[in-house]
Amino acid sequence: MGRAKLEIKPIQKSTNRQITYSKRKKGLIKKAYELSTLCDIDLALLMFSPSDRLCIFSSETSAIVFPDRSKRQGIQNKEYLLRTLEQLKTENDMAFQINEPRYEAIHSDVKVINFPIFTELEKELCRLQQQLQISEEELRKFEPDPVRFTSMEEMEACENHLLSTLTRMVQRREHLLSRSFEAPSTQQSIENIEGWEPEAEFKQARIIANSAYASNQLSYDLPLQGIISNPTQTPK
Amino acid sequence: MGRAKLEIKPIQKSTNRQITYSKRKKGLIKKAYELSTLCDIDLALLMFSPSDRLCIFSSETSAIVFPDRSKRQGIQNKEYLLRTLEQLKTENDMAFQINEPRYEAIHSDVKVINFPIFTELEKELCRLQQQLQISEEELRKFEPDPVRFTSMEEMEACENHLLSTLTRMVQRREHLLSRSFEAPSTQQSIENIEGWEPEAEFKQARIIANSAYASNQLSYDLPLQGIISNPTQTPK
DNA sequence: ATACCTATATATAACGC
DNA sequence: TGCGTTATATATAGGTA
Repeated sequence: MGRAKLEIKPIQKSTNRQITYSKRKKGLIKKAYELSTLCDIDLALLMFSPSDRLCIFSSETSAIVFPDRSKRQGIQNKEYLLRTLEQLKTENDMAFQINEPRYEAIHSDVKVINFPIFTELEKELCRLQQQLQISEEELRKFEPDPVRFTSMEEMEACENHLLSTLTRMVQRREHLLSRSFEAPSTQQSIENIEGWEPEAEFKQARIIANSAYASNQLSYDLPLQGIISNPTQTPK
Repeated sequence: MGRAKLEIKPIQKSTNRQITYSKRKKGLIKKAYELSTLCDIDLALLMFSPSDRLCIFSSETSAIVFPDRSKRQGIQNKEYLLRTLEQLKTENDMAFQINEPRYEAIHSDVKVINFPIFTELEKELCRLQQQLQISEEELRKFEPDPVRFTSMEEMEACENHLLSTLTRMVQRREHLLSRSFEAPSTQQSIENIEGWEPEAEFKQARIIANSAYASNQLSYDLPLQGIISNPTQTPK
């Protein structure tokens, strides 16, 4: 479709190939979207651009595994893949026996398995794990698990920590009390007491954490050169 | 395209839906084939038919889907996935330290694409979030966030909490010191000292506190359901 | 379901910016 | 890369077999 009929074979000129990719990718995703909507089905479309950028469309969900073209020669890898596949097969067979026999295609069609790119979810998982660890460590400073204690110094440090916090608390309260006496309202909320600065930084952190969930896109591109790198950057 | 323009929304009549699926599937696969050929790229297309049959097109070796709709939830690969993620994380960190985070350097042979909505990961995320909140709440008992404070009573409770913990700590240490003098070994590990009883009472208190928080959890809930739902998909 | 038909809706190749 | 334009090629809705 176009001014001229195009033969279906690899386009030699790389610029043309890139242009065709962009245009047809768009069309293909649109069609995929339409089909999945019209027929209310799960559908996933994955491709690597000529510049090896991954593009995903998914109507729903799920994890998908896909082979990496440039890396299919490694024997070591093949063995790994086969092992993984075997594992998956087993797991799938279990599901197969329990449920209805609909997933034969999974067995017969699949030959290579592939590996994950870090999605937002994964990043968030890591972030949470780290934060949890930090938080628990912090907690341990106050209330150490006796079993984990290894030295008297640690114990003393903990005591000091508790003591200094306690001191700070008392000072804080006294500060508040003196303010309260100046302003007569007994039911006055603490936030409104003068000289009491809400720690904005804390709130900010929470907002950032939550915004990580906001993304829920129909389709998206991911750069392959690194999980760490910015997804919106252009490939070289 | 056809005699009449069709609105892109789920087709109600199941026979029509099935017919449309067949026709459009064919077209979609053709387009997928053309794109992958013209641009010489790896591409995979996966879908479940209205009758839940899996259909795969792949320009290369193939791909795998872990189904996610309610009917297909037999596969138990959480462990596998988490392990894999851990592995990838490690490798990625290494690659990052050594050199630029090029994808090839990260994992030897495989790419895994992991859809953001993957159920098991999501559950894990949810669990972590809860745990983090619990932990932070616990932490606040020792060192409260001023903004959240609403009453003087809470402050006093916090002080008492700190004080009692401190007292317990000091007693504990003195207990240990006296034991140490009786037993001459200076390098003796604390865990092995006789008469060292983990204070069950205290742990119990913590559990109670946490469960109380957990039942209050709803108001603090993070918008996790945003991850699950697809905004373009009409709810059934 | 599958094949063919036909009128119409869409996709897109080649071009310019 | 991205965005229009336009002439043409394809896809497909709604039929029928």
